[in-house]
Amino acid sequence: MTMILDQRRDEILQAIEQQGFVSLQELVTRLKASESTVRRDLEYLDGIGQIRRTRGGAAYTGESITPFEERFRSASREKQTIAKVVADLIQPGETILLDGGTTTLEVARELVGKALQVVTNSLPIANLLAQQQNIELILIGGYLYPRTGVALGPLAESALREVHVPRVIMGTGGITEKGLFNSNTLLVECERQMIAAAEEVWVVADSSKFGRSALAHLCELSKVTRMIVDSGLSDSWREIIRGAGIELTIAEA
Amino acid sequence: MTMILDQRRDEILQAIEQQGFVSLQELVTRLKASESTVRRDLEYLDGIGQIRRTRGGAAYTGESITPFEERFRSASREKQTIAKVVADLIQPGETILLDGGTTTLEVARELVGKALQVVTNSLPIANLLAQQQNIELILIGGYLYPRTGVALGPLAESALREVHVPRVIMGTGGITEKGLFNSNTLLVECERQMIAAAEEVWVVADSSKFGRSALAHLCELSKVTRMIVDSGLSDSWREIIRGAGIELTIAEA
DNA sequence: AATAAAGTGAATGAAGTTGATTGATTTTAT
DNA sequence: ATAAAATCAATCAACTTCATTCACTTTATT
Repeated sequence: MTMILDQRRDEILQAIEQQGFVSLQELVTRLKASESTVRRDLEYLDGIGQIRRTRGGAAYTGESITPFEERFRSASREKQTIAKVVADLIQPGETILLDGGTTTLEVARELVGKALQVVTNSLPIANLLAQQQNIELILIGGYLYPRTGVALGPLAESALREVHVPRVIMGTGGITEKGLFNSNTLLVECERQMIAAAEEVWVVADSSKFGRSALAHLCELSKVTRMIVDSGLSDSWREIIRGAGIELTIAEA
Repeated sequence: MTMILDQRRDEILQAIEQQGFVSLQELVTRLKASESTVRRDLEYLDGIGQIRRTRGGAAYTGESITPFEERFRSASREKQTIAKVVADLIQPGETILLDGGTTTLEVARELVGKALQVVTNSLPIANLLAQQQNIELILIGGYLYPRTGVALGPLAESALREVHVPRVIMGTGGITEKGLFNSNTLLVECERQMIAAAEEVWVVADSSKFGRSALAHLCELSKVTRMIVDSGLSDSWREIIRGAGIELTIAEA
């Protein structure tokens, strides 16, 4: 039951592409191949310039089909723990709508390996999940907003009108008693449509977002079903959120 | 109780189309044929470019977003020269609809630096052009077809119904007197919608595609406005194409 | 019905791949 | 500065996959 050469090398590339670096030992356990074999694979991939060998493993060379630099920018510890908690709350086989953003991208990363149906308007998220065997990916199209790689505009909105999902997982620019905010009116329009398409609205936010507003008002707190926040959230804010009828989940490290 | 030759080869193609890769042993048990026979089939299918043999089995040749299939292979010289010619034919400020595929991806590469509005359903193309300052990118969403990274299905089709462009640039799986072909029925449905959304239909194809058909019929030759082909195209095919009222542009190296 | 052509399956040795072992080299901890 | 640990390249035997050949069967042609 040996794995086929090309497939194994493909997996190595994917791992490096996703993580930026993999250790030799990690590859050995992941691929269930001997150290010698993995070494030989790394030697080959380095030879054709696909990766760069380093002592102890191999690193990314920079030429990629999935350009967005989000890949490497390591998210804050808070975002990572939030993402882990969210991923645990999602059952295999579910369908989720994933908004764009750094925290939701972190969530997507944690979803790797699960069997899911994911709907998203984010190019970085699509890139991350497109290669996953057991994730069925539905892309929301539209005008691609340059810096963030998120599809917006009328095309996105009308596509969202055609889908219906049990839950949407959204990031946000800021949260006050008045509700959620984001920095961009086009984005807010699109996110409203996401809320309309979903039965439950889950918001992921690190505690720094609370008390901060932004250019565009997205919605009232009452629209939100659940929030997943890191443990840095003050007691008074916990009160306010719970008082608004939102199920509050604190992600402990 | 032997299986008909063509039927067996068809099954091999289908398996590869579905899984992206099949091992020789898997085919032997599935088809109940001897190793020798399967080897011969793979040799033949590789010879006509339908699959790519690898040690231990065979892989999909169509365009793909995964490293294993796309990355190791650089586009042929023919495709590159075709792409250069197409890019020269496009004026700054234009709007074009770009189909997915290896040749169109090559075209996208040549478009870098131009000021354009580009509409596409291809994830690799979107990734390539998303960072370009002066390209406004509109993404057609839909079910993201694994491996190829192309958005298809009802969502893609209804998005395409909402756009209108002066020209679409399409690849194809094969061309005969009967028209254009492609390997996948979902894809063909989507491409029909592209044709409907555009005033002019440009087809980019290397000469090896001529005389070759594929699973699904896309459209008649009469739908095509212009073809850009490498110089390897035979005189008789040039006659046929021009005879069908298509403007034929030969891309010289 | 006889013959030719094409397709099939088993056998062979050649070529490629794998995992374990060895000793050299580099890094880390003391 | 030295010892211990980790990483590495090189080598070898077992194993897998491959192309080639040959005898046999099926299919098409005369």
